[in-house]
Amino acid sequence: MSDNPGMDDYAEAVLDAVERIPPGRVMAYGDVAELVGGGGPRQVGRVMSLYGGGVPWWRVLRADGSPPTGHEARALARYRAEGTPLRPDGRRVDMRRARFTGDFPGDNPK
DNA sequence: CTCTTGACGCCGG
DNA sequence: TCCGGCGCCAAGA
Repeated sequence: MSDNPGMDDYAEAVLDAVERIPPGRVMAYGDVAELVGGGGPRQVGRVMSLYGGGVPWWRVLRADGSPPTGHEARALARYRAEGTPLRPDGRRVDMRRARFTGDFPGDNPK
């Protein structure tokens, strides 16, 4: 179904995790890497660049809140549309509030 | 097998 | 806050 030719288990795990990120929330590449328990931030980034087209890719970004390189404008448009908390500058996501650990939908951004 | 590249992360300066 | 450098890990040339 949602798997394309050439996609391995690792890629599927990453895409699955990304699909679970609720609207208005985000996860850093490193967060996804730890959640799937393999590779690292760069590997997650590779998967997103290759197969991210079928998932809410804008909800995965850098640890400092910066949108994916080369997709800043597209991502910001999404954040504004789904009410993702942005920093005063409006160029980065407020990770303190928007970061989703994947623990449970009952998130609690202290 | 070696070198370069990449939708990254973190620590200085 | 912005920039540069180093570390990390897998894929491609």
